[in-house]
Amino acid sequence: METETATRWLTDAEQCAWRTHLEVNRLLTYQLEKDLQPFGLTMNDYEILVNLSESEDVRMRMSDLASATLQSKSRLSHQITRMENAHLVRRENCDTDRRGLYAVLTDHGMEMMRKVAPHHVASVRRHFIDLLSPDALMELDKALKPVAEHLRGQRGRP
Amino acid sequence: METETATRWLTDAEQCAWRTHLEVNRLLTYQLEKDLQPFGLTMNDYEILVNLSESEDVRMRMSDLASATLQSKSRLSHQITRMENAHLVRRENCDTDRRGLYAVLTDHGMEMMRKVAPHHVASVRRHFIDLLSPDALMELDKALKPVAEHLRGQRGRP
DNA sequence: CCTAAGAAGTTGAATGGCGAACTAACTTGG
DNA sequence: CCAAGTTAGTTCGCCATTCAACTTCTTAGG
Repeated sequence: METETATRWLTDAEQCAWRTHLEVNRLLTYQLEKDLQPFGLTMNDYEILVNLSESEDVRMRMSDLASATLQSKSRLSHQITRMENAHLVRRENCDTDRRGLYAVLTDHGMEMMRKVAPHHVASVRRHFIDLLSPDALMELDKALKPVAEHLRGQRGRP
Repeated sequence: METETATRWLTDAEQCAWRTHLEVNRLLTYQLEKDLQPFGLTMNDYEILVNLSESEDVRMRMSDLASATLQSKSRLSHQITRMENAHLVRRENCDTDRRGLYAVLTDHGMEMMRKVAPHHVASVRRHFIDLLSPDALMELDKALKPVAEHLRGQRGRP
């Protein structure tokens, strides 16, 4: 009697799609990172800036920021320390919970954002968006949404 | 007179697709990594194992392996050292070029591969492949291929 | 109230990752 | 045949990430 089910290996088409997906991700990350480098920012930095600049009063609680960016508390703490040293953000106490802290976008951080965003957007267009037809892009989003959904459900702690 | 062109910001649809793509990548990487963890492997380790096991004589020159996995020579060197410590691969001198080295899959590495591959494939299916219709998968591959092409062309040294 | 459990963040040590400089070996043009 | 330039790979030093305490504060149960 069989105790284990036979492995369903990937078909050629599946294998091919999967490897393409992996490769695109890798190269795209690499390229975007590289395009930010002249400004002295990493993708992580940029993501923090985006999150803060889109928030009310350009501030977020550390915990919220951590879960928004899928980082551990510890990692975020170090990250914010680095960005604080670069004067992009500052920490500010929370009135309603004295354990809590806000990460707040500074004026310099805001200015950095304004300066960098156009370049970053151009980079995203050049290396990704503009290489797909609007239609393909919509299909891609539609196909990937359920995957995102599924994965969000899966994960324990980051 | 205008010296700078107006930024072409992303449309809502583009923004949405882009963020989905980013999110899927992040969560997917996280999840696959997590599913490999019980075996003491990272995705990087696994990728090396795959490359070696698919090669003639289960061996590859360090440089070839580096470019196959899109890593810098330095990074690969460290990576192989770690895997050597785990007895998954060993280094072997190259007869025809005394500067050169082969990374060679060990028996233990091969066995590890046999043990882990089914779980990894299952993980890829569960979190990605099986969540897309075969048709959507094909479309995705077709859409992403040119992006991969473009990015491969772009990059200087990894 | 007051204590115990839990949450918010930080810290520090250990590990991992990466670019730049380096060593050793091969190749080539004079 | 040898000096200059290339190529293969490693090492060094710095920064990022992780994990496990630790501190401070809040909250809920008795």
